[in-house]
Amino acid sequence: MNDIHIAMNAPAPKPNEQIKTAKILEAAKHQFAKRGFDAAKLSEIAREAGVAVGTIYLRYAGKAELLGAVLSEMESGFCGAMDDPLIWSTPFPQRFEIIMSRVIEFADEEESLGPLMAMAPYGVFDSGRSGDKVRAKISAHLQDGIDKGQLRAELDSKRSAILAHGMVEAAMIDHMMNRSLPKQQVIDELVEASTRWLAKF
Amino acid sequence: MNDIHIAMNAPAPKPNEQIKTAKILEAAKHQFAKRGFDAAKLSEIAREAGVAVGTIYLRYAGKAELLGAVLSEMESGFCGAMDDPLIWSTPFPQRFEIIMSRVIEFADEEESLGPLMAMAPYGVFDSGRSGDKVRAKISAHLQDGIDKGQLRAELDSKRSAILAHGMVEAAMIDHMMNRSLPKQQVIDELVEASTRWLAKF
Amino acid sequence: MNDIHIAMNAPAPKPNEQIKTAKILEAAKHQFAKRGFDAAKLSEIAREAGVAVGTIYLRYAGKAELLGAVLSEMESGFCGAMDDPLIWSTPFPQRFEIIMSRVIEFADEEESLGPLMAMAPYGVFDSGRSGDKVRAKISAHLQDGIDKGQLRAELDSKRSAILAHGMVEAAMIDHMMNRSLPKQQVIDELVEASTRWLAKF
Amino acid sequence: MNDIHIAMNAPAPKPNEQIKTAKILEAAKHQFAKRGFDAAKLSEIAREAGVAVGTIYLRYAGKAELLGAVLSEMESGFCGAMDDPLIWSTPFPQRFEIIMSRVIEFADEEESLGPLMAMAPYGVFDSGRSGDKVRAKISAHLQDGIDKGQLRAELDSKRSAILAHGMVEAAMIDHMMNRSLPKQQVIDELVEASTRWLAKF
DNA sequence: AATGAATGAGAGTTCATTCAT
DNA sequence: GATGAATGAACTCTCATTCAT
Repeated sequence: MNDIHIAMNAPAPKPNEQIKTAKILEAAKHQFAKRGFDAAKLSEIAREAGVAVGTIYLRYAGKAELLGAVLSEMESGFCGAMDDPLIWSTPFPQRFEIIMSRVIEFADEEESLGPLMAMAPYGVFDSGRSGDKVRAKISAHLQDGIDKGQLRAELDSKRSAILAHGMVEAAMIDHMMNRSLPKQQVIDELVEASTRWLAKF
Repeated sequence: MNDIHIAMNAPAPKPNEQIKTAKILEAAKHQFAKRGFDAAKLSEIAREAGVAVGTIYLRYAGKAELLGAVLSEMESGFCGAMDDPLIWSTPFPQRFEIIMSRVIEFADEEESLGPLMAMAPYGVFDSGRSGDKVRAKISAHLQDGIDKGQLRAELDSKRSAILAHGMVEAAMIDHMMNRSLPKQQVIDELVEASTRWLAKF
Repeated sequence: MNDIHIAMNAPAPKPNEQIKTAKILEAAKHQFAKRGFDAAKLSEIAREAGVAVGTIYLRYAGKAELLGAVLSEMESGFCGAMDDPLIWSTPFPQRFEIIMSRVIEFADEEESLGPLMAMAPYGVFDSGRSGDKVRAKISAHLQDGIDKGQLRAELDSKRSAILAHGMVEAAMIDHMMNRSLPKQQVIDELVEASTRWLAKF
Repeated sequence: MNDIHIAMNAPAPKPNEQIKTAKILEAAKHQFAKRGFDAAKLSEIAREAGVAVGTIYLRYAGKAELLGAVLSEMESGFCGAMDDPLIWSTPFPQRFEIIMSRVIEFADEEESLGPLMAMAPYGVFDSGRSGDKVRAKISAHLQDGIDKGQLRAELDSKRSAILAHGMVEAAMIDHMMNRSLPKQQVIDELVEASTRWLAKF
């Protein structure tokens, strides 16, 4: 009875198929991050996801495509977080504060993020380096700040996004691997650097 | 006799052993950069170096140690370039100009650099992430600037080196992979960002 | 009701079940001939037949049994063609002419025949090499000719059937794969060889 | 001492490398014949040959190439046997007697022959169906007989070789699988059929 | 010191077969 | 009866590492 009640109120009982897909992606993310692309074993990913190896192949053409799906999902999650209306409505340089907080927050929750981001740019994929979506999102925010007169007019938003992405990524990786500084200090550092570099005065 | 005669006339008769080591490192650098750590084959490295596979094992304990040697050599080369007295005697922010020029120059000559730098931080080694030597060198320059009152006194040279390293690396990778901007503009970008962020006023 | 009505008007209302069986056999013949036993995939056969993989298993215990059914059906078809009363009533050596025409005709219509015949003798089945039914039919015709005094009395019809089968099969395979000679010439060759070898004078 | 003596008189002490190659070919022939191409396992071939799997790959690019080598060697052996000057100097139809004896002899020694010959025509190879060399050799003998006026002038040696090859192969396969007739009788059958079909009068 | 043939563990991938729906 | 997602055993092939020469 209770079960039925819950089931009826539940958002829409995920079909078994989607649950498995999610579990596979989760396990893949974990293993790729833990071992690296080559050292990660499909058999281990399958075991961790609670499915058979063959089941992975029903969804992805191979190991590389699986990594692609993982990276894509991760980027989407991150870019989604950057689309919060709250962020867009906050003026620079305060917006830096929010963005950097979210970034470090994300890094804290997703301990897999760093290794995966670093894994992305080379090799496996021909079509578009991973991180492109993230850089595009950063670029959009910067352009918004330029247009609104909150960031320096002479900036090239696309180029600055590349550098900023590198700077933030370095901070994330250091944070995830060393935890040498309290979260807030890392954020402060990034905000101050960004503000001095990018903001008007 | 004949051999000796030739040897005596030669400029500085590198023992055959050292020549082979150099060739192995060169080939390893090329292959690791081209294929990535796992996809690089020792047999191919040996072929390119003109030695037998077994010869590599006379010098390095295995594949991982070979990569370690490659990275170490590359870092040493880069750090050496940062030790030019000319650099140390130039005041900030002009020193940024020289450093960034050298960096981009290095990236141009060593097309293997980017992939290798990205390869370094994770996995293979327990003992110290690669890039540490580079970051230490950057940190030393920053501290020098701080001490001389040319950079902002409140900066933490070690932390700033991390962020700066990430920013510069991003620029290098983009430059090596896309060449979307003339070399000088890339340098200018980096100099301007560094100056605004780090220099006094 | 509606279904029944339609069914009653249909020419000879093959139950849906039999139609599917026929489609499966057809698809299996095609795929086995095209790819060979091992390379043929049940999933592809199912797709081509327009059924689900599981449906095949409702009719055949497995892949091997499916091949058995295909071969058996093919042999039956061929043997049936050899039972035309017209053939039995024609005296040798004219009967060779008709038989060889039918054989080559069959090879033309059933391009799958050759590969399948060659696939049959080894491996898959313990129970009786494929081709046995065909050889038995040839043997019966030869014995008929011997009994009627049209073929050499000292022949062993069973043994001769083996050799004749090999000879004809070679001609069929060559015809199907090379088409190096017009159909009629292939027939003439076979007729002449058979006549000289088997017929009286 | 003795060893040295033997070694010096020996035809040329097969290098270890060639011995292994021979063992691999032998094992491959056995396994391919026993199981068929697909069911034969490289691991089993390696085990039987007393080498590691990787060793096979030092010599052949893959399973298909290994089969190719086996078939090629087998054909060469057979064709070599057909080049005995004794055969060429014997007139037809006595030459049929010798040839058929050799063929059946070969089949007796090489129990792998039949399955392999049947395996050859389809699939694996694009370049020339296996058996072509054998058919070419038969054709050459037939042409020799025609030229010398011992076989019927109107014969097409190439076409007749195809049919004869099929006939003989059928006899071989039957012999190898059933042993239903003494060797000599099989030979006699083949000789008689060939003679009546191909010889003058 | 140098060689490179040999090794064999281990990976990705495939696909016949099953069974809950 | 029909389905097709799921299974997982078993394959071929690779390549770091070794060691007799």
